[in-house]
Amino acid sequence: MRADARRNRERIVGAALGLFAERGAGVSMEEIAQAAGLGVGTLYRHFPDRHALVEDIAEATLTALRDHLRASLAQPPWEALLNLVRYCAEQPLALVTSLAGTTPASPCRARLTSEIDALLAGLIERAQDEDGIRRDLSSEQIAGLLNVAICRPGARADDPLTTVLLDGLRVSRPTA
Amino acid sequence: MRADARRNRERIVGAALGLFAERGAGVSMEEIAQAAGLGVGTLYRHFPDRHALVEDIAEATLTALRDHLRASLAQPPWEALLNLVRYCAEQPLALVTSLAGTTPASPCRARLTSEIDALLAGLIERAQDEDGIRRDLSSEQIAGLLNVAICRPGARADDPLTTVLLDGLRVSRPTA
DNA sequence: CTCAATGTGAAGCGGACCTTCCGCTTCCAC
DNA sequence: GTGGAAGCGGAAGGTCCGCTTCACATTGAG
Repeated sequence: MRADARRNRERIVGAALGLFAERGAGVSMEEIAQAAGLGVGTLYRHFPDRHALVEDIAEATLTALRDHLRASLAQPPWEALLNLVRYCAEQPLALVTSLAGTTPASPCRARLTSEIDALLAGLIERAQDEDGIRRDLSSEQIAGLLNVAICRPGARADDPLTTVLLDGLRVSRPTA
Repeated sequence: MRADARRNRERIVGAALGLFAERGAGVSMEEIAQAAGLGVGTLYRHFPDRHALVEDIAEATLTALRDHLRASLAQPPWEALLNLVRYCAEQPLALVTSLAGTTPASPCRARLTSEIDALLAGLIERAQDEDGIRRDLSSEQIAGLLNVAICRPGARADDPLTTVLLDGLRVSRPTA
């Protein structure tokens, strides 16, 4: 593969990642190409169609997330959760949920997703047992709300919503 | 105005309200007509175009919200906030933010919005002074996150996100 | 009974987006 | 330096989808 081609492929992936994170799944191929400083034609030389681009990015992102989760199991669960939130806010990750409904999930993506779900559920339950996370919600519910909070376009680890949500997970006596 | 015409107009508004609340601003005119049990043509007899329909609904919704807010000023501020959240979850209200960016705001809508913003800011500040709402966030920030939490399509007053968020607003010692 | 008001939904229209295609440019092995 | 394969660009084509119109059928009120 020629050096410039490799460079351009990386630019495309980077631009797509950034735009998806910032503006959700509605970004057009033309916008991605433009953000990468390339023509649309180039984009299609590297990825046969939109679906291929999305799938490629989603798999890479999910794989990284799974590995991050696995690695963070060594920490105390609450630390691991905080870490996860920060990680998700830094990595342009919003796309993964935005994209969930956009294209049919490949087997690989489905497998990654269920692995991540399982790891996260385990982590949350440990946090409930060991770190005082509220127990009036199931791990699925908590995972779901973290998902909403984190995977907004433009979410940040220190924005008010995330902050308040994390604090709300640790209250000892929830409002009736 | 003929009786059936009035009835159909109400059906249209009701259907549009419900669909917007449930699925956001992307609902098509045809879906609205179908949900109202009418043809698209009828819809266009009552509203010259999509914008008119949206505007009409938005103004009615915002007016009701403003009046509700005004009325709730008599209560203790925390009660009023809880009340507001419940009100927003019951009323199909999600559309108002979904729609915010969709069509240029009419002067009337702009006025209503700023009235509501002012009322809400006042309420939040009172809750901070009198009811122990966390003071490390500005009233704009809190209003913003309430907005995100409440105006999701399908939001409910007792769903996990709303619950956790409200509890998170009352923590005495936020995480560093 | 009359007719104006109202309802209908298929068809027209427009715009946005994905994708293709082919002439031009760039890289790199020799 | 040079030939040619690989890569690039972006206008043009095709498709899809939602908004809007309109000619005709239906209905309600006097």
